[in-house]
Amino acid sequence: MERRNTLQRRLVLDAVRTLLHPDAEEVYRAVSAKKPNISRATVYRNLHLLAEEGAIGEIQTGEGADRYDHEARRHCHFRCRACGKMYDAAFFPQPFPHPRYEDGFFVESCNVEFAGLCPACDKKYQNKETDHGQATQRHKDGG
Amino acid sequence: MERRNTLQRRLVLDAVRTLLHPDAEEVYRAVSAKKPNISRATVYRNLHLLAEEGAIGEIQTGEGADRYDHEARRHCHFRCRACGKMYDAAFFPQPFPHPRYEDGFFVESCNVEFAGLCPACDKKYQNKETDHGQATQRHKDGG
DNA sequence: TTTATTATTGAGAATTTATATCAATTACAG
DNA sequence: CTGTAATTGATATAAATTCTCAATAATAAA
Repeated sequence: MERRNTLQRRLVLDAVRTLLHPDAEEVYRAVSAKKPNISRATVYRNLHLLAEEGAIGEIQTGEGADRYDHEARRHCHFRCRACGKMYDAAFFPQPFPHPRYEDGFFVESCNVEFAGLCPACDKKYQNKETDHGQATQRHKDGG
Repeated sequence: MERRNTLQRRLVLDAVRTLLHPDAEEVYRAVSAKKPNISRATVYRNLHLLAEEGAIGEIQTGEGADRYDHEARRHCHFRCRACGKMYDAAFFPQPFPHPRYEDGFFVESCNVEFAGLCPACDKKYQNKETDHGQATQRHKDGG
């Protein structure tokens, strides 16, 4: 199963490197602009392949679609529930390196996702309401 | 919108307390045994309601369906990729209490999910292969 | 540079998980 | 009992992803 260097694969990789924590759909749109008839299945397939070989990172999100990261090394993320954007959570370190045994569990990966309001959205809410109001907007507009 | 004490709600709560980190489908099956014509929508609705009022915990998983926890207090989890079971990750503490500000981010929640092989599955693999072999089985058989 | 091999693709069907709709039902206050 | 509105069941719908498979194309081999 030797890997082949296809245009589609290169375009997907480019998109992940260009966009900020995009999901598959955003990658699809970006790649479609350069190769109009690419299939969604091809985008999904290549995202998985690239993640598998360590070229990109795969971020499992608690809500909505998985996202992809130009940085393959594991790190923690923050998802804003208002604008939907995903940020690197620099304020918290990755728990510990893996693979590694902990209490008999063979830990192969660790996913840490914080959620709440990003600084920009938090500021907006502070102006409008006393407490942190409820707003659930999917990330269709966010980057 | 005062809450009413329905049989369906009680059965859903019972199921979450009886089963170990079940997903909605497992709750549905358990409740169906006692009330055959319950709707899946009712199960989903009540799981959300119960989680919202803090009676149970909701666990966002990186793979597959969300799971529910008789323990409402936030804690970290471990998902075995071989048998699909979900365990409490006692070896790692919940990052920090929330809500709380970190670097300007208003952190409302934190989800930590470890994944790998549970002690039982790890032992199986050690017998069969030198390294930790690849096996991806969905949790249809696991509890 | 042709040919053979097989990884990869595109299109769309299918699956999984979850939510929305809405008339019928039912818990509970009065 | 009766009225009200929370809740339900059935089903449609949605979102995200995977599967299927014949056609295509990247690479090795001749």
